[in-house]
Amino acid sequence: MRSSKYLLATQKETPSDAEVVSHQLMLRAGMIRKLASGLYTWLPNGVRVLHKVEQVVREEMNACGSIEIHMPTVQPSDLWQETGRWDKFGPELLRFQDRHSRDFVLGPTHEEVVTELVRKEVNSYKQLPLNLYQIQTKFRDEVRPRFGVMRSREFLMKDAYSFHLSPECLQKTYDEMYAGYCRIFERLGLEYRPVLADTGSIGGSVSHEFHVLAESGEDAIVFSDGSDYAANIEKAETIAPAGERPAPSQEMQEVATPNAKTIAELIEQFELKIEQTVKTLIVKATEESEHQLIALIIRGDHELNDIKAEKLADVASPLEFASEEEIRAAVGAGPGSLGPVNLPMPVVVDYAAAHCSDFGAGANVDDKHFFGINWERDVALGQVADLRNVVEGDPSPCGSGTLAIKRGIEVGHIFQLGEAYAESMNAAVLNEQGKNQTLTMGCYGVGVSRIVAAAIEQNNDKYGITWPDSIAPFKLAIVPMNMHKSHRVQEVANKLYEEAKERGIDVLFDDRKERPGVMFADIELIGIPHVIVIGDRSLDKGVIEYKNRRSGEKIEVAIEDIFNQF
RNA sequence: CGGUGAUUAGCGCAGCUUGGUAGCGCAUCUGGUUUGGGACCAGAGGGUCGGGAGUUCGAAUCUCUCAUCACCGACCA
Repeated sequence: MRSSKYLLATQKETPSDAEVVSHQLMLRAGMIRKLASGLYTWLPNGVRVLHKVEQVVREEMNACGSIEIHMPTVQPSDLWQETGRWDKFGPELLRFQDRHSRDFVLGPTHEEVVTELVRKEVNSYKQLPLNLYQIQTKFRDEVRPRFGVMRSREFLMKDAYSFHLSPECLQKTYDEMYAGYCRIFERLGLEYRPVLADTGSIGGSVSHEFHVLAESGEDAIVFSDGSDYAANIEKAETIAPAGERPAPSQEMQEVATPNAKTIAELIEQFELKIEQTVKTLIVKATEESEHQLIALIIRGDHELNDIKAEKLADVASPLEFASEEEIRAAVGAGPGSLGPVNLPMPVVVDYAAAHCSDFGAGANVDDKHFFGINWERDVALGQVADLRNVVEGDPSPCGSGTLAIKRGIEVGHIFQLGEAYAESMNAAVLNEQGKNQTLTMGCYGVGVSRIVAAAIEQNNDKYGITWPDSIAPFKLAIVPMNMHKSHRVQEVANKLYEEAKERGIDVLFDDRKERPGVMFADIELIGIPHVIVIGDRSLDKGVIEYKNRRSGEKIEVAIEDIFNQF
């Protein structure tokens, strides 16, 4: 490609609304432009990278025995009614009507459509297992799109779905896909980790996420230093503290605390360690429950894990906090003065909070706290459960090592779905005994457009992007110095450009009539990994210059040796 | 959905307090000079100041309203 015939679209200035480095560089390097909130046009530099990521994913999916198909983005609502997700999915699901007033959705995922396909096309156990994938645009009406294509509303995703008659068969495919995912991220040159994950609204039992490690990641992931254990913080379990709860040493007393509405204010004003306080969070109960509200109690220095909380039998899912009015109506005090003692509702206590003695908490009377509270003596303990996020230094739930926390960008997610979708959609085949048997499913996603952003988060420097060869928009740049003045430079540059094309190398020939500084800056910004510089200065010595973008290494080589350099 | 802030040339911004026919930098175009790290000189084009309504002799500027965008929070395969 000649840059004079190309849309380079680079920018010198960083747009003010781009926060993370990948977003800034994608705009500056002429990869994307925003059309509207969460919607991006991919420019030539971006499309080239996107296609390369796509191609790696496609090759590895094919190697896993998955077969490519292509399903519509627009999906009829009745399929979503069948699985119940028409009601369960929130406003994230974009719904609209066609000219006949029939309901449709813009597909955020394709379980319904693929199951509809398979229930019609597959009738016999002899056709199984079957693994289908597509690389396709998805739409999710995100509440808050941000960070460019990292969390956009429209995005490109590879999604695969496998169909089986037994959990063992599903497990086998799941393991193959797991290995295939590892190969994908290795080939893409990313530093990544597979971690145990929650299955979320997709449902199912076993699930792993693949995370690219980056400071800007939106997920917290947890590692053990004593084993391979790694999990999303949503999923990572805490274990009950070892040993007996310390015996009470204080009497419970009521204390006036007019200026302490938060734990932070409480420990600042009184002689109290944060580990000796508890927070009381009031959430709504399920409609079936005999109570309207439930109290969740965690230690003052801990954070509630929403996912763990909403898995409790009586807690409404999605988790919903009670409003201040509801709390006042039930307790008679505001949210700043709540505690387990004399609380007129069921209480679920986190393991760590249940292990506290002589602790402080609200008295359920405005501006009053109790100090020196002890479970069983002063208040019944009730149900004890895992309610909190793990923190750095917690013992690993696998039994060996302690936990560390890092940030990650979720770029892949695999699930064992089981029979849920197949059952609600009546997807079954005849088994060897000639009996109808419901299918067991797995599903496997890769965020293709998100990978592009994630790769930049891991591969950049002060000059721009430092692509790994596997996904760079161009592998090679030819940068001539003052070509329009020097016939010799022009001749060599053209010859090398033609040779690169013959060799099948993705090459960008910067034939613009620009000053050298401009060309160098653009080539570095868009991150082309290998650069040939041709100028009279080196031609006088019978050589040309090779530069490596990532290492910064510069060497002079004979013209005929140049293609051996990379 | 709540809080905060923004919207003036392609991009980044000033002007608004104190109303008087709209400016800077970058980018673009033309001519010239220059050419190994985002050059210089001269000139040019480009704006119904987010939309609507109001106050006023007169509104980018004051008031109301709507829209869009961003950040924080809530939310989220």
